[in-house]
Amino acid sequence: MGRAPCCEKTGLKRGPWTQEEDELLVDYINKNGHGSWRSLPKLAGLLRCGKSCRLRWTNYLRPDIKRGPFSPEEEKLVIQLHAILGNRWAAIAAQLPGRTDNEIKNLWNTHLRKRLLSIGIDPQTHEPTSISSPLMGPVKRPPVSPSTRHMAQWESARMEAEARLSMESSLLLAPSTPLPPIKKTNPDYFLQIWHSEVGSSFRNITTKSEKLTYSSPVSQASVSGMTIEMAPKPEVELSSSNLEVEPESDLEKMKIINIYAGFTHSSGSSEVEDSSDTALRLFFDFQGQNDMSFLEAS
DNA sequence: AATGCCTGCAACCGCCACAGG
DNA sequence: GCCTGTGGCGGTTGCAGGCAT
Repeated sequence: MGRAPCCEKTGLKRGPWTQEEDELLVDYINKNGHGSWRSLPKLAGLLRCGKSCRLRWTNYLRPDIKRGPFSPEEEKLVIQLHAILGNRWAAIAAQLPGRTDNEIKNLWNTHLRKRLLSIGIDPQTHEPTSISSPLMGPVKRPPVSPSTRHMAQWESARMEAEARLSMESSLLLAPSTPLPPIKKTNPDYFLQIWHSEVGSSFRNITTKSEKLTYSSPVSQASVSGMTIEMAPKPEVELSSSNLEVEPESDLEKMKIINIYAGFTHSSGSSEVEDSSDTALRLFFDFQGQNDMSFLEAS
């Protein structure tokens, strides 16, 4: 019994690729494109299975692959994205140009996971393994489903970015009022992700898996003459026992989500600071350990 | 110098989703 | 709606090189 092999394995080479094989594959794809991976090996003169060719190309031979060690910024981004997306390596890789899902998966399993563990952070939940209460001592957090937690982190950052855009928009619309110094922010990173394929897939997943108990209308923000339509919010499941008061504002909703997700920080500040930084801290909820200095530790 | 252990990474495996017939 | 083929994804494995003893 058993599943039929993905391709005829008899007579096919396995294991590490030789330089000659690499050259054959690259030459063929450069001239003809990969077309059907199944038929490619025969056409390219390779004794490999199509799947193996595809893997070799996507993980190693593709011209746009960035080789070499990950920078600290890339590592931080991987951790933050992992907090949002979980083990969806392909989605994470999509946000790191030139990096492959396999590379990121290896980085996580060999470096980042261990570093998080070494500082007492659960690499799966991105939460401390235990929290301490002045009255009760160390207390285990109530379990929170990964999808809810990731969704909540997404939502927190998105709301904050949205609030910042609204604030900037209102300031731009009222030029007579003295403008407080606003930090110049690059295009908001998390809004970019939110509106990217990653955000889209994430919204789809949460929409499929979570029941709706609240939603807010599509909102718009106008910045520098550019109208940005905010995507509908992902749907959130909050049981009636957890949610007794209908949230009035996005801020209140955010607080509720954070409480529901087991967050302890106060994210409801009315001050609009650099939302990217704030969002990073929200994503990287380390219970007061917001610096990423551990990344420098080997 | 020899041996064993550890680590990092390339490659493989099995499952899933999707498109086309 | 079902079946089949294909591509893509995430988990796991195996090997080579580095390091410690």
